[in-house]
Amino acid sequence: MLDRVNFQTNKTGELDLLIGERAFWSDFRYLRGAEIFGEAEPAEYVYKIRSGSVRTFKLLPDGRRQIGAFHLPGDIFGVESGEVYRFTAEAIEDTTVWIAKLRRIFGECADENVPASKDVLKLIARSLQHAENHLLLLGRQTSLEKVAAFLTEMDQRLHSPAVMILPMGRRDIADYLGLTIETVSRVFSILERERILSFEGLRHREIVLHSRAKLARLALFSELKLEYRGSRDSNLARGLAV
Amino acid sequence: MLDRVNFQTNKTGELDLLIGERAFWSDFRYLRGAEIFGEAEPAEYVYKIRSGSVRTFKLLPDGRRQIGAFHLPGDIFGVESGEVYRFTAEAIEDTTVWIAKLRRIFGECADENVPASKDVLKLIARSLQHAENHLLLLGRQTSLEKVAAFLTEMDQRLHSPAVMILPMGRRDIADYLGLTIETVSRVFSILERERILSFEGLRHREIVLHSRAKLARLALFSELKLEYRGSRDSNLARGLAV
DNA sequence: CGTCACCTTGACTGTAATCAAACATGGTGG
DNA sequence: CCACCATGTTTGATTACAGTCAAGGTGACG
Repeated sequence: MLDRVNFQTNKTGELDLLIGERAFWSDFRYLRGAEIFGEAEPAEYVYKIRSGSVRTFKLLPDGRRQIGAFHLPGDIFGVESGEVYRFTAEAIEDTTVWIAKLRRIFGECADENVPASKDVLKLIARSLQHAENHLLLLGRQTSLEKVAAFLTEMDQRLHSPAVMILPMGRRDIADYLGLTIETVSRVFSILERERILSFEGLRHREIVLHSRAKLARLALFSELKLEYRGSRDSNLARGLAV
Repeated sequence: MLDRVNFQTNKTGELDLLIGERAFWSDFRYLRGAEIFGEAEPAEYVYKIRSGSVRTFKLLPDGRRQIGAFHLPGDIFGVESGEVYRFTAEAIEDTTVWIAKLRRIFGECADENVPASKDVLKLIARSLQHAENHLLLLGRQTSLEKVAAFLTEMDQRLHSPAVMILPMGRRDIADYLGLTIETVSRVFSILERERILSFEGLRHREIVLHSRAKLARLALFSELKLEYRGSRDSNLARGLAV
């Protein structure tokens, strides 16, 4: 699956500090679905996405999956403070990354490399903040709130484009939000019926948001109950009207 | 609520580095239920528990609560890389802490303080690991698996005592696991019926674990379904026999 | 044009939530 | 010392949100 394209050096500048020296970044390419690294493998490299997108996740023995984060162009992932990766990373679509060796932060010579550990701290602190917010979402929010939060997050990370193109499928969204694909699909349909979003073209991954304000309100707190039978939008409309 | 006991200096040794200088730690005491710091408040201090226990949590506007972590004697909490606390912290029971000013890690003079930022990194990395594991639990595990995982975690953190005394009530456990108190209580009852644990004395917070191995297996992966009506342990027994 | 992957929708089920009541515990003050 | 009350836990009955099972649609690609 892994398709190595070339080995030219790339000076990213902003990331040189992370590895403590003028870095030689290599260009790698992964095909859709390819594993970039596996959970519990030695954490040798850090990655920065040039194009494409990546999911990082954990698995239970029976295959249940929890996606911890999506990584988009410009994002750095695979930064660990320990010896091993704590997630598996896979390319969601064909993806190109810059890759570089990460010096062990807790190694004997770590003290020499102050700026590096500062950068690592920043990155890890950002991951922590994201994870902590996600705890609240997974533990205490409804399916509608979860999907609304997901759309709001993606909208912001993609810089609120006129048409948001989601790289990931319903399965990935479901595993990110702790739901099933059917529930995700139903919530999308409800949001479409309520004119909060619409689908552009025929692919259902291209989305136009019609009311970011409503969406953000739903993401944070909604009294909304999904209607599975009976009139389809009585409770829904009530919830959305908040 | 806050009850300041004294202001004597305490040299903890292991934590001096964290604040970058020989530290003057103050002793503070909080009564049961007292707020130690609030979410979004400026993060001025770090705390180390001398006795008692603390919960850190986030709230939704309607009061839904997600507890991110429990902190026990010896634990350090309140370490932030940013300007503000990202959780609220409350004393679960009457609690005594050591408190110290945390130098801003990302301040202008941060470079001078290499060991401190290394310590902060360690602490934050540990928090991140805990949070990431908790994502999988909240998003993809059943009520039984959640409670089993909670008991296993507490057992380990309390060093597997003969009788485990839980400082927190069912409400806290529920808000940690993304469940209700009733569901937590029902799962405890099932585990008692299955002779995996029993309650010591009359308080139902003192627990004896009879099979840590079974519990650990349940925590990671169980086919078990709760039986709410009908014969009480048919499916249960099947699940537990794995 | 047929197959495959992905998405949606419908019918029904089940796990955990909600609503409700009983019981235990522990502290307080009479 | 005990009655009383607030708090916390268990248990039962029922509900509901999301899951499961199943079918059908659509687009991509060979």
